[in-house]
Amino acid sequence: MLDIKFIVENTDWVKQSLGRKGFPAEKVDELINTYLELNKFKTSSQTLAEEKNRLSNSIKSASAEERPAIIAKSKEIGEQFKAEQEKLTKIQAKFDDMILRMPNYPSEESPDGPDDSANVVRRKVGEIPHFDFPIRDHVELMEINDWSEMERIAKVSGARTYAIKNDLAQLELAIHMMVMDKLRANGFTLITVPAISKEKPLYNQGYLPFARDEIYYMPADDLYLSGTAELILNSLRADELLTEADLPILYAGFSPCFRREAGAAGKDTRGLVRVHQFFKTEQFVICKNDVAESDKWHKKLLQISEEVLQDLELPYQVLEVCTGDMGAPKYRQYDLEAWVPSQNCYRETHSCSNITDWQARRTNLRYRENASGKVKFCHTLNNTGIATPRALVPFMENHQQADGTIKIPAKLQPYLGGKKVIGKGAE
RNA sequence: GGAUAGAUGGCCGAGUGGUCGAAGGCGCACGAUUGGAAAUCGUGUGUACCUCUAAAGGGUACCGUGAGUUCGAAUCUCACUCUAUCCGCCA
Repeated sequence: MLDIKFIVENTDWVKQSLGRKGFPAEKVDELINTYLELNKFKTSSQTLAEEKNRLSNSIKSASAEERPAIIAKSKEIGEQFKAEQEKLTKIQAKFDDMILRMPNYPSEESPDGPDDSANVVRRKVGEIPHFDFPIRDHVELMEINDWSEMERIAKVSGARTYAIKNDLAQLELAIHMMVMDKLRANGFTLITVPAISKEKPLYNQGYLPFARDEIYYMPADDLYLSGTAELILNSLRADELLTEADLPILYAGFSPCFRREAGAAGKDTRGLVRVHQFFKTEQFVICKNDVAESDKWHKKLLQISEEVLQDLELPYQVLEVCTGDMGAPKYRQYDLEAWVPSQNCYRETHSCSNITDWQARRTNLRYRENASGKVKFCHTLNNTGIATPRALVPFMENHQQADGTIKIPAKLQPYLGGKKVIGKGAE
């Protein structure tokens, strides 16, 4: 959410900034007009409330003869007030809806562009492997190693689900353990959270009102299935007034994640790339309201996830996401993409975002600043720690050998009982 | 699922129709005291919004959420949410 007073005072700048995300300038004018109208009604209804309060307060000191007249007058004002209040509620709802749909301002440093074609590769790390044998894709590798039950689970749970077993199942959990250890070493609080959410946190996060189609909803209980632990962690401290000493708050959240993938029909239907339910270890930061500070954490989160890919010995590229491809909440976004040999391209494994105070305003997540004593909105940031099974795709494919076995990187071996290779040929 | 109790400021906690934005305490800030600190004493200390302004000021709302009764609600009524405890069920 944006600060309406800032919009009123810096309208031209706001139009220009949001325009970089493709947000129409007319909607900014519309918002301001609604705000001015809203204030008119606030003023008029407050004047009535003031009059009503004054009359009510005068009753106890009024004489018995005076009372009936005052009560009658007060009732009359009360009716007017009620009518005014109803109009106010309507305009307030309209204004709330409009401002909830305003995207965050993008960073000056984010590249401009209409869609993902304008994203910029900032760097490539690691050598793309060259195989001297015909490579297998991850589905074939799972089949020859007896690592999955893809066809059977589709009968049980439907399309875009997965069941993996044996060493690959252990590998999935081992990778999460490795990432959690890294995050704890960086000062993060390990926290496992539900995948069930009420509706308000979805607005707080900025998922609603934008993408209702993407979310599983359980009408019997009026609850949603969370697409990421970010949703839960962002609202965990909602409505609290923190002290500056509480910050930064660093969470390493682990949870199952659920996505309907409504807009991805026909995309990535094979294997483990895009499934309805997966596990994610999420990095989430709450810090002070200072772009220099949140930018520092943004870089830190990026560095941690780069280290994760390096520890997994996967070649990757760092993508700076352009203004048009960024989600509404984001100020600045980097994606990490790992090399997938069978597709001969990089595929996204991590998404690292600085949300500045946009989420915190919706969430009412605040702290009192030491020096000024003022209450300020926090900044929030999030990044993938690791998400599986998707990360297993580049992992299996990059580390495959001619016999179909998979090499285990040194950093991961302690989490797999010291195994250096997994797969049928290794047993 | 059934029963009971509860939800008040940064925190704890008093408050059953007007004098309550709300006692008291803790915490925090400033001052006194001290060589310095602790202790003690004094003063101050909610949030959001509207209006006005150079500043001050004036006003409205907020005691879990939403509705209702009343001239007037933290206080009365109803619904809901959440928390605690007991019973039942269960990984």
